[in-house]
Amino acid sequence: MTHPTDAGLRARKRAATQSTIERAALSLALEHGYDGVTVDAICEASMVSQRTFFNYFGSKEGVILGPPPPMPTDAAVEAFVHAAGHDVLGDLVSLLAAAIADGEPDRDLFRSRRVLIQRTPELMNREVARMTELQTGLVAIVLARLRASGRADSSGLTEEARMIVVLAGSVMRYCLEQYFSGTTTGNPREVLENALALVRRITNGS
Amino acid sequence: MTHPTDAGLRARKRAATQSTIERAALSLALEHGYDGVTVDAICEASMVSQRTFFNYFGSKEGVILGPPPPMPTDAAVEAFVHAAGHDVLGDLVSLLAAAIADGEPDRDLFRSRRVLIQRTPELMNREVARMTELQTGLVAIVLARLRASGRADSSGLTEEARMIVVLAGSVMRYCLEQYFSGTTTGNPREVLENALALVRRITNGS
DNA sequence: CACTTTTATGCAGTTACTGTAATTTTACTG
DNA sequence: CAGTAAAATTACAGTAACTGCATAAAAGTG
Repeated sequence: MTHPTDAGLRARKRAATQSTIERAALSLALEHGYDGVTVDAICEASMVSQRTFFNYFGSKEGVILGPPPPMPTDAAVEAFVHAAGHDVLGDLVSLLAAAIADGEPDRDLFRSRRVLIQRTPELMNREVARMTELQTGLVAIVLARLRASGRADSSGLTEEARMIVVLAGSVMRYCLEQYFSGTTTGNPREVLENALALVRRITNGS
Repeated sequence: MTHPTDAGLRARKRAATQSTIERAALSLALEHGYDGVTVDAICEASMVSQRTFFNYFGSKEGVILGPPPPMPTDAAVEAFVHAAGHDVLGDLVSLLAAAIADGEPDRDLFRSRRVLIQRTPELMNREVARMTELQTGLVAIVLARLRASGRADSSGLTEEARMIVVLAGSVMRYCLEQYFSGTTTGNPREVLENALALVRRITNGS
């Protein structure tokens, strides 16, 4: 590594074309709507072959949605599993939020995606589906936490873990909508706190 | 109308071909997997043109998933809005469950769909997406209920309604999984009750 | 400068799905 | 029962996303 900014011409070129395609796609989609843009149009605008497009992003929605939500880091998971408190749900939501926050660094791209997902039900659904796909892995983690906190390993513990994960998904989904719709001015952390408080209020008040 | 069992040759034939296509599709999908079956194959097996297939079901997943979850009846909605208790979440879940229960009468088809949805993540996602599409309408209903029960129409009431709907979605999703996976022997109503109790336990215990 | 590995492209093919116009089938009417 | 309107079915042509494969052009390496 000669200089921090480059890691070889190859990598730089790669990043450049990726970025070009991404920007072209988002810009076109913002103008004509997601369904109003063809992959061919994106390719023409970014001057690559269709095959190259699919080599980079795999699918049309892939270029709009961006990289999938990453699994939390091992360290974060470890911390979660051995945390002291009883607020498993809250901790899980925090865990997920942290993982997502370490994603897209680019402000502009992020905002474009946000707008597009918000106005395209199809994309919103896929985004939700992506989160759902993490569930299987999360259940195991939550289960570990429950066991670590001394809960008896009786029947029903798995169900509880599953429900916690599903609930966390709800909270995330709620926050996503809230955040995407731009109704709130709060920063992400506030939105999250409010959401959790709301859940408690609703379920306790019966 | 000459006889209660028929409503004209036209309608009977229609029902017949629809059923033929449906059975062919499910049978083929069970054997080769959802992705392993082409629309052409279904058409050949049920002896209709591809165009007819799409006239009937609109899409490949349409024939597997069956009719979408119906909105609750106006009467049921009315009852929900003016119900006395404070358990809005519980009542909402019951409302949705009732609407779903009045769906598919055919046992065999229902079971086939269940198996296929369970073993095909793609289909599971679409099924969840379908539920999500009801949300917009449900928020209005829940909001009406909150107002009817004397809640001040301050800012935040819409957010509360949204969260209640999202939570209900979670509970339904949890139950769906629980029910589809066949882990439980309980009837749907029991599954539902357990799920609600679980939610309360989790969110109260913090 | 050879030589290997990556990256980009062309091209042909598959699959889901749509619009349209023609053709067949059912229902109705005098 | 002939004649006709309405509905169902079909063929056909086309679009759009996506894949596999073979080949060409860079880029990295000794």
